[in-house]
Amino acid sequence: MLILRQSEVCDFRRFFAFTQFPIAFRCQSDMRRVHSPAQLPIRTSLTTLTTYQNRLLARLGANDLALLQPHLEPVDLPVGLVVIEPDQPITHAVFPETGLCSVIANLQERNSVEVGLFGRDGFVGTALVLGSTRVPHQTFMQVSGTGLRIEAEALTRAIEASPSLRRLLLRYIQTFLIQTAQTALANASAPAEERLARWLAMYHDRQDGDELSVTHEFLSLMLGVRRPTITVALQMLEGAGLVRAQRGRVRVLNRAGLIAAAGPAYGPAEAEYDRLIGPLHGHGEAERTDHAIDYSSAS
Amino acid sequence: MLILRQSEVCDFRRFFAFTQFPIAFRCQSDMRRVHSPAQLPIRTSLTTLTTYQNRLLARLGANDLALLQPHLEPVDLPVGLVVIEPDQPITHAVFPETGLCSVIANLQERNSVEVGLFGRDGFVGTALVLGSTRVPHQTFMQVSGTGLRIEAEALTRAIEASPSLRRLLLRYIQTFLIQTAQTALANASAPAEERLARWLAMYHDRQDGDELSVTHEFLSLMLGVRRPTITVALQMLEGAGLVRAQRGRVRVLNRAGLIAAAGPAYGPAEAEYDRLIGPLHGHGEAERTDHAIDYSSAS
DNA sequence: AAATATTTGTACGGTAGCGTACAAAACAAC
DNA sequence: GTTGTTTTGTACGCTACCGTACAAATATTT
Repeated sequence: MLILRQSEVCDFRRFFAFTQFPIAFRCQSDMRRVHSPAQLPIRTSLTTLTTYQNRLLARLGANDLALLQPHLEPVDLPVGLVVIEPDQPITHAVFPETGLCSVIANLQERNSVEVGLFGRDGFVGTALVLGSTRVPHQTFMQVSGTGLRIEAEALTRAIEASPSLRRLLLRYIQTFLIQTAQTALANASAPAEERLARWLAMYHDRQDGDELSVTHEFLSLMLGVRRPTITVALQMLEGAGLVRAQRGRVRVLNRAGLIAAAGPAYGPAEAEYDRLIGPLHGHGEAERTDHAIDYSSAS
Repeated sequence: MLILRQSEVCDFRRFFAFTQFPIAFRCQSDMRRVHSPAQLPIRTSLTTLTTYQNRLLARLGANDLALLQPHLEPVDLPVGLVVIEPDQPITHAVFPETGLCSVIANLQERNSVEVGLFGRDGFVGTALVLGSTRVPHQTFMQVSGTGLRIEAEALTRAIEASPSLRRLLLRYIQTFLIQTAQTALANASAPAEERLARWLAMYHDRQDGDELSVTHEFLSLMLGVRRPTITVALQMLEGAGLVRAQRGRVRVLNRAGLIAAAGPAYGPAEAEYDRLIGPLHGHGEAERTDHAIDYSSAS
């Protein structure tokens, strides 16, 4: 099992170097860390509906589940794992159960910026559904967790076979596209404080509890700003009573206020997720897709 | 036929007000302006392959063409036409033959920013393919042109019926997603001059000739910067011999230099388009998709 | 040609965020 | 505990861009 020193976990300057070595996936047998048995998927017979924490898998009806389940393998997703290397063939899609994923653009120079963020609400490998097998961006684990992976070919076969599964994944891609567009908007016109508030709210949506584990250094990398800019912006949010910042940790005190502070860039993507997939924040249960055969696209 | 006064065409502050009135589409019979007979699609029997200027339609094989062609109606796309109103039901998809389209985020306040740009390389209504019928963003004609529209339902039926058509449109969406991500990146870290160069290069890709019709005012709206910032940035590019700026017009003199000035945010999306669809810039002919049944996704 | 409308160039003070640097605080390892 | 590492707070001068304003240049309309 990989033991990370404090520096290796937290210093994301070194981290980007650290993640260079060519791991696509470390298998569960290799290094699964069982945080709690309840967090691991329980394999059951195909007639029983397994409940996944991943929102997309949770929405699958019996038929789609039967299609996917034989190919799903539980995997551990340690922090810093590069799930997709830029411009490299995508061998697997991954549905996170816990943890957080970031999509990063422009790794060559120092100006890396996050263009997308997801966790149990989405999946890694949208390009596979869109008919490509690589992307110019990097996807890595920002918060460690667990998930289920499926081979690229098995996934593409499944989406060809099941229109309802395909439509579910495409609807997710629609929300992700909107999220990216809202990020472009925020990056263009929102001041650092608003962008920080937006990021914290998005993180909060995808995580249980109010305690977010992030350093200023990390936030500065995600938002593409200077580290002291984060320090100051965070102090503003703390002064307004929206969050409580401690070393390596941000506690959300006033979620509604945080969302208000995030400005208009927060909201549209999240509303679209609620509409097209189900509740993003919290533990609301969404109905499953193909109990009744669902040929109508959500509108 | 609608005659626009100079002010109505060019002043995009007024323009945004001007486009408020609820036109979804002005029909061709109503106001088609035939710029040149060659630009209009020629209706032929289904056994003959019509050649479209729209890159996606041009790639359709005989079967897919037969599926779509009965539903395609030529439409005129005057400058300023709001093709998709934010959060309103999308009734038609449109495949532009000429002209340029912009996707704009955040209209409520003054901070509108362009998050996507396309012309004959793409189509309006990606949300339809992704299983939604509205988007929180506005799509409008930035440069007038002509195109072909199809009813939303006819399109969704066609993509359910033809995997090769569906995969073609999804591959385009993949390139558009990357374009949006690159825009997010550019907005975060690139200075105004780089972003301007990128925008001009993207415009140039989608237009015949080197003469681009834009005002500083318009560019400032698209890039989300102040108008004098554009003036200065354009002077820099002109000083470097990359473009020649005249009132309401920018002539590209050195395309390679312009792309170099655009920095790393230009390139990935365009390379992906070339790889997944066909040549973006220039008049290269791409092979048609479903001549042979194409079940393999491009990789 | 004259009048009007539009577009572009330039200027000014103000500010948000930059790159850099360094010290203080919080934590981990020994 | 003590030591070393990591994270955070703060400072400094600097630059890009902001909001605003106005004059010059170039179209369009009459």
